Amino acid sequence: MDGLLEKCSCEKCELRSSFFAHVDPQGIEKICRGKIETQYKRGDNIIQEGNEIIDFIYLKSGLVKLFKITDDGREQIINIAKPFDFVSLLSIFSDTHYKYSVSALEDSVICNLVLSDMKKFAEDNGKFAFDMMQKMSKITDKILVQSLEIRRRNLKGRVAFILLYFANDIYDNLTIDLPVSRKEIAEYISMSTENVIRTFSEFRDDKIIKIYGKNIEIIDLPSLERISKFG
Amino acid sequence: MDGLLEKCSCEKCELRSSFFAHVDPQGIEKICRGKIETQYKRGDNIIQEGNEIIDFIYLKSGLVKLFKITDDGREQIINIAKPFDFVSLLSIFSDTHYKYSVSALEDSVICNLVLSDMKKFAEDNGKFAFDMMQKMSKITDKILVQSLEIRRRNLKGRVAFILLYFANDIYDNLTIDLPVSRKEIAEYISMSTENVIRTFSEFRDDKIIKIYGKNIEIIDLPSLERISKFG
DNA sequence: CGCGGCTTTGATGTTCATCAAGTAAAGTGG
DNA sequence: CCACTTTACTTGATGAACATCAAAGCCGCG
Repeated sequence: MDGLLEKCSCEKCELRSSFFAHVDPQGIEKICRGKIETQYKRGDNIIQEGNEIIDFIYLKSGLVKLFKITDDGREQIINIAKPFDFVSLLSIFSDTHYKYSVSALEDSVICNLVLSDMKKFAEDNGKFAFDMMQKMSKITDKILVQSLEIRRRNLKGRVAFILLYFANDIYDNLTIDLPVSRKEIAEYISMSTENVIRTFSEFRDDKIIKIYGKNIEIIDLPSLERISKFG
Repeated sequence: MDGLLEKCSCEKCELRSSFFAHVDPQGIEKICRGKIETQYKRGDNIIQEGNEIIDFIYLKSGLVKLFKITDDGREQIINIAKPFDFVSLLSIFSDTHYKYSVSALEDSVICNLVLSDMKKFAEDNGKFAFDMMQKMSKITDKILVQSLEIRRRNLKGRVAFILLYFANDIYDNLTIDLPVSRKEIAEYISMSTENVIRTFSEFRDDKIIKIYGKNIEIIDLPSLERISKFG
């Protein structure tokens, strides 16, 4: 479950140039010292919905999914996050408890910073707070827009949309090694597993994609984009 | 379209105690001087998707809707905002152009502040930036959760959900004077207008609500809540 | 008073979830 | 490493949910 704890080398951390651009070296040093890096294996739970928010967490490597458990006990996937898409940002400053869960889709490394330190830094340093706000705004905005996009599409449009999402946003490649099961895709786009599979098969028969298990190759991008746009 | 411009009395503005809690009187005074209040009539357009973001805008009185125009030319309603739910907050600090439109559902008063002033204040004053971030986070979080909630429900569940939203969040009353048409409700919950109306009629026949045109009275709250939860 | 948009209901066909049944793949314990 | 169990995947059949088309009444507004 919880992997080895160890200190990481913050010197080459990507956050330095973006997030901490306006924090002085001593500040970064202080945050860095309080930091814990944790290793997670594929499938491990990282954040549990309802738990208290005590750390400021970000993904250093790997891939994770954010999801909620609905009243009838099913999972609803909110987003898939790559490294440095801050996973604990959604409600971190406006809530005391997590409103969603996070688990690892691939082996992942999580960096835990001390939340109260971050809060203090934000309050003492407007530029830092502003940078953080911008980053936060960008991420939540992206997630919201995606949710709206999914909502207004029909089955085929949703499947096409999510394939393009993996190809463009997650892997930047027309060949995708799906990090999720068909069931999880269904949970992402709010459709039934069977119909996701059926749509995959249909796209395959129409020569839009090639399917080799979890590996999917987009061979007719224009068609897929048209379906995503207009169903 | 654009109403009378006039200076407002900032002394009793609600923002003073929440948003500007950590801005000194001189700062507030400065922001206040650069401010323009605008009157809008029901139906007026306030923000146009694609326009440049030049002001920091908030709703002082009235009711507005946030919406997007989809590729096939239809409206998709994102949220309905009450006074002091900041309408221009979604992408204001992470984008240069609006990604959605805003129009008035009731006669409304909008307060335009100078965006660059606000940015400067945020950068110079961490506590203010932090307060802003918190408020922003709360609002976008609420909108996102609502979108996810809508997405996972079926027709009846969505209609029940949106009625409860009006009753609880917008009017705080079991009797609602709908500020929107049936068509707009359909655009909000991503369903067809006819089926929204049909569901209204069904709820009426099942003695869950009473309908007098745009006035709706919830007479069986537990049933409506149950439908919202489990369809 | 007449026009256009909003509301309502019915009829029809499409889209979608669910059930069922079988195959493939992946994990588990001996 | 193999038998066993479980989970993931796939297709078909069926009925329920939903969009769309059509028609009529209503309402507000010029």
